[in-house]
Amino acid sequence: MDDFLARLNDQEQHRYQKTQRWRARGVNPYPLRVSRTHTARQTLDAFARGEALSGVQLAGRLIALREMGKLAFAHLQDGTAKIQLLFRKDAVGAENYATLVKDFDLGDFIGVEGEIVRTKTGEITLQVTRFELLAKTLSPLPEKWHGLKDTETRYRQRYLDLLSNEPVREIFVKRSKIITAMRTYLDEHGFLEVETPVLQPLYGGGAAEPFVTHHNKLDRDMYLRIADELYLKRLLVGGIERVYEISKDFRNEGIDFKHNPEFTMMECYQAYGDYTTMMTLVEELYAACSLAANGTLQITYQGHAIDLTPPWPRATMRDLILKTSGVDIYADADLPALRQRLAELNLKVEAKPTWGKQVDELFSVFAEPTLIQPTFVMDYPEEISPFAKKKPDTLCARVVERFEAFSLNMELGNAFTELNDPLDQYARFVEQSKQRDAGDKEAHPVDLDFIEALMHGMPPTGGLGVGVDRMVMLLTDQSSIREVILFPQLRT
RNA sequence: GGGGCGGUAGCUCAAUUGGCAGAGCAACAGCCUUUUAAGCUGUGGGUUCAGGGUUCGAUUCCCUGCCGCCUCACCA
Repeated sequence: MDDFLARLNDQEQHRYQKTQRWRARGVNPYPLRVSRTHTARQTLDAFARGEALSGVQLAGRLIALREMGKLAFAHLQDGTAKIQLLFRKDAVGAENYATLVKDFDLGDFIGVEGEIVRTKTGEITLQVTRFELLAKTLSPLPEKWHGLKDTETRYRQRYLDLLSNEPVREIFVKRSKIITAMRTYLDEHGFLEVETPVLQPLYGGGAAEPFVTHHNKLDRDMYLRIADELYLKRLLVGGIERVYEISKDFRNEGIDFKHNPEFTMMECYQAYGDYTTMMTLVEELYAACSLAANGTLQITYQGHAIDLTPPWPRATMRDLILKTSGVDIYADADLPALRQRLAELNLKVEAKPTWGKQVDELFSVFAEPTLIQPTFVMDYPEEISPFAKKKPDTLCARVVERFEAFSLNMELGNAFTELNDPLDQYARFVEQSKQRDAGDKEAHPVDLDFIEALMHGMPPTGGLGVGVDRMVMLLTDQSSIREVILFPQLRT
């Protein structure tokens, strides 16, 4: 207790002394219950509509206090709005008025009762007849005018950020609306929401390094999931035809403005669909979420006007690479030929170990930056898509039915015509494990349990993954993922 | 991991060539019956991120470390 008090700075000491004065008067500075009849928003709206209100009881934080002798103006902020309060010494009594001035601080929770009036300047104001302390605040809140700007404090003490920066609060309100809209859309289209294991004996479903943990009683290592894919597909084997999960995935990789070690992913699978089904779904999903958050499909992202109205343009990866770099990946459909072509065209591209990765690199460097409006990029190399079916046409044997949607260098979604041939899937796993042996830490491990599931039959299926944090970034015009995650990972 | 910028009062920020560490808000003691970044008078408040070095003297210059932001690389 003494060491707690010793850590308080001078302002906190003053507030503590006030707390003790409340106690000395027999008042609990942290009372158990509150009586509240209206929110600030309800009060303002009702008065504006001309409804007569009396005996209004509000509860919230005292965020400003302007005292002038025998009267004081204040502002109370609750979760809905802020409203001005007027305290008159003659209305509340001299003794009570003195406690307001002496023993309340900015940030304290206060309960007030009174009549709604309009002041000289026209502001709707609660003229207080009675008030009480609801919770004493020991630490001062950030300064009202400049607010809280220090990025580190904003993230580490997000509650202060939410209190003093209204736009921050709005981002997280929008985030909630977006996720609700996503659920509503999927629910209304017959998808069943499920929960699959976060703690897994074998991770999979994506290219990433996992977090490893340990189960003591079982005495074995476990992994935090990097994707939901393989468990959701087991549910398709089990006869659930439309299924989705919105959940945290974990990837043990670098942290930057678009990567957080834990992030929110939506994955959904639709039996008897394919990747074109998923294209329709993803563009409709973005439209529904944008309407819910912004009321429009015309949004601005980092100064660019983006139109989310379906349908979005579609193009093959081959055509986009051809148009932007001059390389036809179907004509040079193996690594030596592709490398030779790059050399002939004098294209400066980092060398990659496989044709598929080289193609992906070409796409990232030349094509992806040109995609401003949301665009479906179709037909990816098989080597970087171990869960997608090969395309049936003979134009190029090395591509699969997969798309990613891009806008402004952001991936909006990733979908496949899902591979359901257990032998082919096994061969892909074996190929991945070779890349693993060759040093690729993100290559996929062989999952025999999943193969066994496929052996029991999975229907033809379209599957989609959407990074929810990235979607929220796009729909709230934020350039950093940390601005859309309440408590982003920082060094500790 | 490389490069750049930054860390000063509760908050937002200053500090000349290396020369007593400051302002506004907040706090404290007062005045004030229509304010709203209220106003006025007065007062207190600092491990200048941490540690080391150079110097008569370091917020300032040098080294190491911690933390944050930007950027490149890695990575989807």
